[in-house]
Amino acid sequence: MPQPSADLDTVLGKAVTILRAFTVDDQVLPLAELVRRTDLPKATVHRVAGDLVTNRLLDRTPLGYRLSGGLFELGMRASVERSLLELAMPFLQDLYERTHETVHLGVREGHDVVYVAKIGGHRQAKSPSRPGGRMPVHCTAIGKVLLAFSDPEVQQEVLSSPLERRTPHTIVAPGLLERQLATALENGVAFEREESAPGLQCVAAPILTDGDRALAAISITGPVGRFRPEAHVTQVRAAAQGLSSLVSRRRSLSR
Amino acid sequence: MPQPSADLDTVLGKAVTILRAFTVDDQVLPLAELVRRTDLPKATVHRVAGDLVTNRLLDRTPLGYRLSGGLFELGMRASVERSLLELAMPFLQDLYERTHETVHLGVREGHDVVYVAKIGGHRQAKSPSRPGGRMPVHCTAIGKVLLAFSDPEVQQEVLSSPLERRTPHTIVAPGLLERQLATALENGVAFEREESAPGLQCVAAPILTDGDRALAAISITGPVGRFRPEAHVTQVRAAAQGLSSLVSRRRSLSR
DNA sequence: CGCCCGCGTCCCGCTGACCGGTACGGTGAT
DNA sequence: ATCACCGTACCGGTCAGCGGGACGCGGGCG
Repeated sequence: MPQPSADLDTVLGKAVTILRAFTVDDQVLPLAELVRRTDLPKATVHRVAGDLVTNRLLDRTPLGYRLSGGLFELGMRASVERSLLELAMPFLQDLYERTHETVHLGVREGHDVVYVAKIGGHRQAKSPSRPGGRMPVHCTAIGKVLLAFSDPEVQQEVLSSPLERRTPHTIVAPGLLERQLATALENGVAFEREESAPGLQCVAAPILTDGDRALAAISITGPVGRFRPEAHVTQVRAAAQGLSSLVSRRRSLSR
Repeated sequence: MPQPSADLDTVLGKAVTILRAFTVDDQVLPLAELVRRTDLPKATVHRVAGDLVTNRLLDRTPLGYRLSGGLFELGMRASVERSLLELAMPFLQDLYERTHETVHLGVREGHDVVYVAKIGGHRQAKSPSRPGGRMPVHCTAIGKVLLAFSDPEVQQEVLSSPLERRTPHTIVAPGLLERQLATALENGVAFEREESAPGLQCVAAPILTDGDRALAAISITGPVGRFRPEAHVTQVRAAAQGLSSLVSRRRSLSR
């Protein structure tokens, strides 16, 4: 539904459709559930899933199928996010150690942000984000800052499509969002105040390429009580800038 | 070559063969290189790779193909390693903060350990390990401790197959290895002294399931000069035990 | 300059891998 | 007992996938 759902007339299409039927918080799905989600014929799902198992992309358990470790391994080899992750880790680390709040690294993929890393301590603010998970761009600090530093066309595209409401504070007015993007572009940081989940606030700063486009973004997240986003602007910005220059030295980019 | 290389008479088999042709340090591979590695007919690789691109598992760049972000996303949803990662992060975090040395989380996959996470600061000991990468079990602390807490049969299997030499210190004598495994089983920790890469030492402790089998392992790595593995035994062990009990409370296991 | 080699792309007719409707056995709720 | 829903297995028709081969391009070499 997000993407023009893959071509179902090809084996490969069916295969990835099955794989993508799993969401972040599914552990194991029985055959019947896969049939329901993909609406492919049962026999077909059975066969393809079997093939996926022999190819070590799925695991078979008594309760159903599960995305396998082989898939994890493969995914970790995706060059862009892997090298980004490796380069970023020390910076995220620093940030966490200074603030002891949850730190995120995310990239934009369509109208969503995909979290590449999330680090936090034992008593971290429990946020709905998960590594590998998605959130709409318009309701997160990372998303907004990524959008602010994106091509005007994608920015326009998001602004002109309906903005889903996640909490009472979610920004659903395109005009307001547009103004926030403008100030984010100006200041090099974006904020979020309980727009994606109640009780949470964030600051985010962009990792920039040579051309002033965002490749990724870093954020710090904390609970409304003790946490004041403004207090950490300098730190996120510094980390993001440090990482930016490191990344642009290691050319291997594009995306 | 590690696994009985996938079935090449099926589309899916060819597809994963192509995907697995990428190693951790490949960024982008041109068509010709893929042909060489997979030895599939050129036309076939061309077509299948094209399909993989439309299914967002590969990216097309002017210089060749690249594992795409979609694949990363998928991999992060693999339940076992993902939830392991989420639960483990705070512990790894702690460990890093206390020691400021590189910290690893790894699982066993066949005769290799696969690194699920690696966290370190700016001036971390540069080790050959990478998140999503592999290393032979017999030459790393994580590998040895994982093996020590595995079924006797897999242990025997590793011991009876040739042990690749990585450095002058790599243990290649099955007898010696077996003895080390025994003491590891006894002490709940394993060591490595320049066995995988010159200049590096490690301590590792296992994450155990109810049945005293290792699900994963944690390690601390440092350079020969300043770093004494023995000094951190208590810390790794404590972290591993904390994580163990957390994991076994959250039943979702098996693998 | 002409040559050649290696690259990516495209074409096209053959065939076996893929397809999915259908049927069967097991299991738990009603 | 009945039923609903599950996972599994079978099997013949056909079309997606196959891959040998040809083509155009660039760039290194003699």
